[in-house]
This record gives sequence, C-alpha cells and structure tokens, in this order.
Amino acid sequence: MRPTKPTKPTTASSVLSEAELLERHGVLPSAQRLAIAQYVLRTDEHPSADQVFAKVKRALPMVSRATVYNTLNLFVDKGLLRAHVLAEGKVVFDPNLAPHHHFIDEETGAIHDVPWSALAVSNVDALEGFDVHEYQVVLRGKLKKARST
Amino acid sequence: MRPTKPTKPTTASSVLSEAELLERHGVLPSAQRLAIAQYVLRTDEHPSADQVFAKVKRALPMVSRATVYNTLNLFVDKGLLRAHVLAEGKVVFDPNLAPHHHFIDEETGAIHDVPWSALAVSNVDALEGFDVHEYQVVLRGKLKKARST
DNA sequence: TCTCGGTTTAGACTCAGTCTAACCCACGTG
DNA sequence: CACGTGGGTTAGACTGAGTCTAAACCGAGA
Ligand SMILES: [Mn+2]
Ligand SMILES: [Mn+2]
Ligand SMILES: [Zn+2]
Ligand SMILES: [Zn+2]
Repeated sequence: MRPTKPTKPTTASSVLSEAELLERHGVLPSAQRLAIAQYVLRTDEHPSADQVFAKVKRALPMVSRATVYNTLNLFVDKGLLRAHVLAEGKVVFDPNLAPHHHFIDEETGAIHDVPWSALAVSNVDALEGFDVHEYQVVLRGKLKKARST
Repeated sequence: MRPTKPTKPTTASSVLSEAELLERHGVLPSAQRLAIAQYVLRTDEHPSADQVFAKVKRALPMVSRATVYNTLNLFVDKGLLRAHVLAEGKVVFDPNLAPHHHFIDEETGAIHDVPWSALAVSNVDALEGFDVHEYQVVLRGKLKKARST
C-alpha cells in the first residue's frame, strides 16, 4: 500500500472520487468495492443489503451476494457507512455520518432523514444512571400529501 | 388454571388478573396464554420471543415454540403488548404501553425504559412534510457505575 | 356421546445474514 | 518468465429468527 496523505475528516458527502474516499479510510479499491461505493455512499434511500446487491448487479452483473455483504460490513467497520435497525429483519445502510434523526413512513416503510437541527431533545445529559453515547429520535407516521404550490 | 386472585399487582396495568386482562382484550384464555401472559405482561426485561419461550417452559414444559410466537403476536395485535426492533435480529416485547423512550446498554444489549417525562423533544409537530403518529428517543451508551449512597 | 370451533403442536419452510474453502489475480522475486 | 504470496471474490453450505401447515387436541354445547 502506498503512503497516504494526511487524513482529513472525510464525510462521505464530499466531492471526492470513490477511490479516494476508500483509500482515505484504509480500504483497498477493487472493481466491486468501487461499484458498491458508487451507489451506497451517495444514496439517501437507506437501502438494505439486498437492495444494494440488486442495484450493483446492474453495473457489475457478476458480483456476488457475499461480496456485497463483505463490503458493506467493511465500510461500516472503516467508518464509511452506518448501519441502522429500524424495522424487523431489515438492516439498512446510511452514508450520512452526521448525527440525524429518522422518520419511517408507516405505509411504505421508506426511511427519511430528519436533520439534527430540526428537533431538539432536552435533558439527555441529566439522565440518571445512563451515560449516553449517542441518541436519535425515531419517528413513525405518514407523509403529508400537501405537496406543490 | 385455577382461579387467581389479584393478589400482587406489580405493574401499572395489572390490578387485574391475567385472565381478566386477556378477556378484556378479546383474547380467550388458555393455560398456555395465561402462563405466557403471567411473565410477559409483567416483565420489564424487554424479552425476545425465545427468552419468553425459555421462561415459560419452566412453568409449562410442554409449551411449543409456535404457541409462544402465536401468542406474542396475538397479544400485540390485541393491544396487550408492543413489539420493538432496537437491535439486529431481535424483536423484543414490551408490556409498557405508555409512551416512553429506550436506553440500550451497548455493553450488554440490555434495554431500559426511560420515562416519557425524563426527556422532551421539541418541534415534532412543526416538522415539514411529516405527519408524525408516534416517536421515541433511542439512546445508546453505558450504564453509569457510580452508585454511592 | 358426538360435533364443532378454536388452540396447540412438531416440523417444514423462508429469508437475512454468516461462514467456508476454493478460486482468481496483481504483484514481487529469483 | 515460473513461482509464491496475500488479498479479494465467489458459490454454496450453514445458522437462527420467524412463519406456515396440517394434524392432533380440547372444551363447550347439542
Ligand atoms: Mn453486520
Ligand atoms: Mn411478528
Ligand atoms: Zn439516515
Ligand atoms: Zn419499554
């Protein structure tokens, strides 16, 4: 492995190429990893592993299910992705590394990001007996239909 | 199956015997359902289905795994229990029907209730585009050890 | 006693996720 | 060049939570 430049705080939403992003996080690039990165590090769909698999197969038909799982878990370990469990039997992957909340559409199951600044949770630090490392608000409901104009 | 008296109500919703609770929710009582109810409607452990199965087998060794799953799902459908998905591959059951938050001990996986009144989330109603039916704060961290007098 | 509907049961089945062991392939070495 | 080495990739076996099926069970009437 060649020497890497001093690492900057790399959030996945920057404008780096996937190859650079991977290298900055100590992940050796490969055709499969780049194809997976290209989708999963830029999506806002909160896809499951099998959704990633389906999407990536279009660009790289020979990719295997095992590689998709291996790569997603590797990205999580290396801090490129976060995994969330918000519904039964479905781990979803999220390239948005900044703290934020999640809204789950009860009709479709779709997951939407809610900006950290859109809500405020008070009194977390004062909770008796709990040393809180991280938290988020998980909201469920329907999307408001009122849309245009 | 002998008639029970409401002798030791330990949780909020349980001034009633299990049989009465079940009937009030339109669930026909049976030995299996009563044994399951006796544990799962009074615990604060947030057990998984297989934890319930293990516990109930002690009181009723012939009970089957299918019955435990059937009964837990029935209780959820009838509003006696809530199911939560807070970690991978583990649906947990919660007899605490009042709104509350959850703290997850990252070291043990144990789930602790956080009273609704202990936290306040502001601005939920003003969220653009989302019609929120319910929400909770999910917190993760370590239990504080300091327990001095 | 017989019938009937709901309940329980063992075991088959599904599906997400993990594991294994073979295979591939770029690279470095003699 | 051959060769070895060390990832990375792959198909398929495997695991474990949860569901489904079809038969057995059971209790309240007729
Ligand atoms: Mn994982
Ligand atoms: Mn369920
Ligand atoms: Zn997100
Ligand atoms: Zn709870």
